[in-house]
Amino acid sequence: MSKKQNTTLKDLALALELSISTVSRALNDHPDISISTRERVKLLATKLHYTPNLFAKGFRTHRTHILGVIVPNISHYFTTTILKGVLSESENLGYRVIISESKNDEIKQTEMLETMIQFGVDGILMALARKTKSIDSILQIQNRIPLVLFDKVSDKIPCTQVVINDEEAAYNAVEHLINTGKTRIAIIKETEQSFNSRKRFEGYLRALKEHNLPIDEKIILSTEDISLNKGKMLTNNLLSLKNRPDAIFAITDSAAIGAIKALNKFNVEIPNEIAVVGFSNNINSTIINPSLSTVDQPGEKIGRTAISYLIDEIENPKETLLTKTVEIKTNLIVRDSSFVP
Amino acid sequence: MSKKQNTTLKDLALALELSISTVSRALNDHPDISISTRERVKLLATKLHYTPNLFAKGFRTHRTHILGVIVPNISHYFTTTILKGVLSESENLGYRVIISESKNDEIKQTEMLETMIQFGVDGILMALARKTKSIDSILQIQNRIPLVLFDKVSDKIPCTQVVINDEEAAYNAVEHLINTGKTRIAIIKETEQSFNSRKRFEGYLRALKEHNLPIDEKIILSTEDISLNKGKMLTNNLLSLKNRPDAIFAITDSAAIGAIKALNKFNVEIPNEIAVVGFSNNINSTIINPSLSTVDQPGEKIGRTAISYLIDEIENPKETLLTKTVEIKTNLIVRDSSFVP
DNA sequence: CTGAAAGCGCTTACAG
DNA sequence: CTGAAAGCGCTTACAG
Repeated sequence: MSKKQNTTLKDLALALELSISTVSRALNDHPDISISTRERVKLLATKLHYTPNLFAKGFRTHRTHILGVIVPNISHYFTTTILKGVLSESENLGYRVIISESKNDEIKQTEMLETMIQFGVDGILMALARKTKSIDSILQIQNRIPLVLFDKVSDKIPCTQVVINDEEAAYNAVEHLINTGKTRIAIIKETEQSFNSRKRFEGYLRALKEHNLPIDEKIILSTEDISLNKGKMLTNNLLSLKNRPDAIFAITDSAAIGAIKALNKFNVEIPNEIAVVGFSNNINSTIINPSLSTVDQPGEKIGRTAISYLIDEIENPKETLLTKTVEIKTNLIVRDSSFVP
Repeated sequence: MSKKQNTTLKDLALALELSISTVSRALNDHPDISISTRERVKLLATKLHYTPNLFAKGFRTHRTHILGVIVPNISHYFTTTILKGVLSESENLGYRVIISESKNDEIKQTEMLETMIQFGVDGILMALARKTKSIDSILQIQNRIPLVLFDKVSDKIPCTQVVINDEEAAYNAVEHLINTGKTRIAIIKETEQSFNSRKRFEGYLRALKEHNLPIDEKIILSTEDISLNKGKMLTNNLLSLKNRPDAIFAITDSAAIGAIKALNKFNVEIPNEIAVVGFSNNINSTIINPSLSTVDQPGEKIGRTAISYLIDEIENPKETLLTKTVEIKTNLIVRDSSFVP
C-alpha cells in the first residue's frame, strides 16, 4: 500500500529556488511578497497539487479549523435538520465539524468538552444535556475557547445563544386555536422547568390572558419525560374530566401525536370536538391521521446561524463574555388537526 | 479572556529533573523506563492535569485519531441510528469522528474525501452517494488511508463493506406474506439498480419461485426516486388493475407508508384485502394506521461494526486490498399491516 | 522584497 | 535505565 508523498513547502522552495519563508508568505498572500513571485509560487503549488499540512499549521498556529458540536440525541429529526445547517455553513466557511452525543448525560457532556478541547477544536457549539446542573465546567471551557449554545440553552452561561422564539410561537399556536373558536385549551408540558418548556408555557398563559380566557389548572398537564406515550396517557386523563377541553396544545409533536392516537381510539372527532396543535414539525406530523397542525422550527437556519456566530467569535475574539440571545422566527403550519381560521 | 496554559512534557521534565525523552517514554509505558520512574511521572502528570497535545502528537506520528464519515443524508432516521453506533464505538476506542453530508452528489463526495484527508483523518467510513459512477477517485483514496463502506456499497471497490442481508431480509418479508395466505404479491422498488434495491428484488423473486408462485411483471413496479408520494401513486396504479394484488412489498418504509395512505383513501381493508410490508423500521412505521410490518435494520450495530473494522485496519495495516462483505442480520417485525402468521 | 533561524510539543533512532 | 538531538511542516519576528 504505497502512500502518496504530499508536496510540502520545502519541495516548492527547492523547485523555485526560493526560501521556505518566501513560499509560505506567497501562498498566504503576504503583502511583502511581490505579485510576480506570488503568482509563480501559486502556479507551481496548484501544478504539484500542494495542500498545506493542516496538522503542522494547526500545531503552529493553535488553530485547527475544526469545531466541536455536542447534541443530546442525534436521532431527533429536529437535531438532524440543525446539523444539516451546521455542516453546510461550516463547510462554506472552511471548517470541519466533530459531532458527539451527550445522551442527556451531564457527566458525558463534561468529558466530551474536555476531549474536544484536547482534540484542538477552535470552538464549541452545544445544546445542553437535560438537567445540566453544574455550569462550572462549562464556564471553564469558555476561558479556553469560544462557546455558542443553541436550542437547549441556559441564562446562566454568558455566551451567544441561538434559540427559536418559543414564547411567541406558543402564543401564536394557542391564539390560532382561540381564533378558530376554541375556548378551553389544555396544555401538555414538561414538569421540569427547561428553558423551552417554560417559555412555551408562558406563551400559552399570555394567549389565554390576552383573550380573557380563564386559566384552569385541571387542564394544565405536566410530565417528567414528555413522549408519545405520555401524550396518550395524559389525553386519556383529559377525556375522563367532566368538563373536557375543546383543544390540546402539546409542547412537542410526539406528545401531540400521542394525543391524536388517544382521541382516535375513543372516536373523538378532530378538530370538531377537540383540536390538537403540536410543536416542531417532525416528519411524523404528516404521517398521523389527521395530519398535525404544528409549529415549524427552521432547523437548518438555526444551525447556520449558530455556526456563523461561533466562527465570528473565533476569528474576532471578544474581550468580554456576555449573554446574547438570537431568536429565530418560527412558523405555524395549519393542517387537519385544527380548523383553518 | 485568560487562556489556561496547558501542561507540557517540558513542564513535567523540569519539575521532575528528568529529560523530556524520559518523560515521554514513561507516559507511553516504554519498557526501557524503570517502573518507579514511570510511576513518578504519571503521578505528577495527573496532578498537573497533563493532557498530551494531540496536534503535536499527530503532526509527529501522522496519526490523528480522527475518522471521517460521509453519509448521503444525515436526516434519514436509519442513518442517525448508524451514526449513534459510529459515535459510541469510536469514542470507546479513543477516536473522534468528523461527519459530512454528500447530499448524494458525487462531486461533493469527491471533494469531501479530499478535504478529509487534508484534515488528517486516519481512515474513512462512507455510504456511497447514489449513482456514484467514477470509482477512480475512491480507489485513489485507498492508496492513502483505510476505507470502509457501509449501507450503500459497491462490488467494484476492494474494501470491507458492512451491509445488511438485503436479499435474505426481502426473502423473509415476502415469505411471511406467503405464509399468511397471500399469493399475488406486488413489489415497489427502484428503477435504478442500486446494490440494495437489486438484492431486495432478488429476495422477492426467490421467495416467489421457491413457493411456486407466478411472477407477474404487471405487479412489479419501479420508480426512479422512491418516496412516500411515489408509493401512493404506484399503489393507485395497482388498485386500477383488473387483477389486484393481495399484498404489497415495498423496499422502503416511506413507499410502504404511501401505499397504506393510498389504500386507506380508497377504503381498502388492510391486511384483509391487501397486506403491506415495508423495509427499515422507521419511526414512522408505528405512527401510520394500521402500523406497518417491516424489516428492522439494526443501525447501531452496523455503525459499531463498520467502525471496528475501520479502526482494525488503521491499527493493523493490511498488505492487500480485497473486498470483504460483512452481513448484519435483520429482523422482520410484524405489526397490523399484515397478518400474524 | 527575501532569507535564516527559532520554535510550536512531541517521538524516536542513536549513543552511552 | 536515561539523555541529547533531530525532525515532523509550518509561521513569523528579526535582520538585511
